[in-house]
Amino acid sequence: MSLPSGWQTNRALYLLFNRFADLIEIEGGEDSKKSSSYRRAAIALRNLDQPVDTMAAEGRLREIPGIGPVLAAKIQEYLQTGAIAALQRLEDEVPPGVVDLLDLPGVGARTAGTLWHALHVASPAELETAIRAGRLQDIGGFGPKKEQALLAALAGLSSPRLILSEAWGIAEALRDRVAAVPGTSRVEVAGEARRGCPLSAAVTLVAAGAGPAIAAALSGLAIWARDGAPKPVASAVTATLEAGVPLRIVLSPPLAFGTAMCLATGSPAHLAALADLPAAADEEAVYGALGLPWIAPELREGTGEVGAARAGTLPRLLREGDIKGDLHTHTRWSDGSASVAEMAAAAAARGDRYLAITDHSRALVIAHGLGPEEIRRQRREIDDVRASTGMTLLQGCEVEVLADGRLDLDDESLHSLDFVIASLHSRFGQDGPTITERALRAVRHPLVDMVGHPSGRRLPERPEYPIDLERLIDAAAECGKALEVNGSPERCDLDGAWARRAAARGVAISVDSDAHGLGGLAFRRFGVMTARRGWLQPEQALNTREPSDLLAWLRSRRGRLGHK
DNA sequence: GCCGTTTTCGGCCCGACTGTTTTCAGTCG
Repeated sequence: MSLPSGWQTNRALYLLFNRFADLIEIEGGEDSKKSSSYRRAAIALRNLDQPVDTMAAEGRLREIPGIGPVLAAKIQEYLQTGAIAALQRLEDEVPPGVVDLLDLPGVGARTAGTLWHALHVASPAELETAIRAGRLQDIGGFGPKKEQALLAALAGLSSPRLILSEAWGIAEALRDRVAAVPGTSRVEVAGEARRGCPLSAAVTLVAAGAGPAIAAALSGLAIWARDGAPKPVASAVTATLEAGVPLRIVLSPPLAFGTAMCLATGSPAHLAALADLPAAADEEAVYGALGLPWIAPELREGTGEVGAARAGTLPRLLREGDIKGDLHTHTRWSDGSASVAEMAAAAAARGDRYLAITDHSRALVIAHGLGPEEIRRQRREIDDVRASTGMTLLQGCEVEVLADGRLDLDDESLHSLDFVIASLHSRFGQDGPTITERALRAVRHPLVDMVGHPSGRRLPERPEYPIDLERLIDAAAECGKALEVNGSPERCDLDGAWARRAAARGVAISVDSDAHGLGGLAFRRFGVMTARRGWLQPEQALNTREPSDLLAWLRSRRGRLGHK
């Protein structure tokens, strides 16, 4: 279940280069295009399909688009020293609280820089003080509406939380470190990440056998906040991660490891529904002593799982191995980083039986969306790859739902496709009834097969748009359309609770990666966790079906030609 | 800072929206 090796480094450099860009823009005075170079490079590193360490060792860093001599040298410096001196200098010049201002919706690097330079505002708290003192009126660009918006954003500023991929990335890296500490007999990831929660307010592990010595073993890592390095406390080691998120490693006797895992995994509502936990070395024994079968972590939310366990009616949950193919992926035709052939080969290497290529349509200009002519040309390429590889390759499209609910492609183009996803990527400011009608019009379109990431949230900050999902689910059920559980960790959308309602209404659920590169195919893991939080069983998913059954489903619905 | 050439430097994913302007800057996707 661990991520590809090197993934950690790619991810770290992605974060570091984005940080670089933020700090450059906040400082100001530099060529404004410089920060874009860092951001472009960051995205290229994130989308990289191989470990950057390997490429560096082979002297191939310059092959990465957007990496020139300067950034290649900075990558080398990071790999050799674990830090980048130029970034460190910027960090020393810009107070950390100024960077925190970027978490406020409507505040970008320019605004944060202005507030800092002109008003010496160096934290969200100081911003609130400055607004209330009327000091924002001393400088241009801030009227009453902006002030109100900022105060509202400050009030809603939540404690820092990690998205699922970050939580697992950090937790697994720490788990491997702790496992190497002498005396450690077992160490596992617990907490919200283990339950598959889309956001983690803390990272939690349980270790058996090891002592407080693990604090020293971890202190050298470059992931701690200032004053956040690991320190032993009573029967645990605690620390604060760079993002401000607390880490807790519970130290457990081996004979009570299962009990400690149970307690450290939660949720509070789940634990409250159980009697006092007996001490046992593994979780099966803990639940067994309570007269219950083991309950999967994703179900432990206090939403009926203990009753179901007692009644013997726990579902046989979806597993990653049940998925037969991915129905939502992007390629270089729009905003992906790999070719059709590369994506097909990677999917086949994962053991997938089919793959839908679903690039964006042209209204999503920023993603280089496809129009009718490009779709015809892409069809030929997909046909060629299918013929040469034997992979069941579908040509789909993630079609923009326009502001009024019309689709961004003509019916002829839609009809030529094997699979049509309708998604909303614009005009999130519409009110609830408007955006709901818009989505309903799309799901009812006879040539639409599925609505992608139906709630539209972007984690960790952007909430879902004000759509009435109950009505969307009803419409999908009536029309026989699928809804998506998008596994991209910034989405996890539908979330577990809504996926459970949709599946209960008989709506087929497609658990997809929304991959924009080869590495992104692994996001299915998070989609499966999210679907499991929705109690999803294999037969309730669309893409657990055999290729022939999937093609039959597609054909039966609107007489498409289909492909082998 | 990168890139692609026009081999030495100019251009750099596009467009809508918002609040602030009085002609635009910043944010967001």
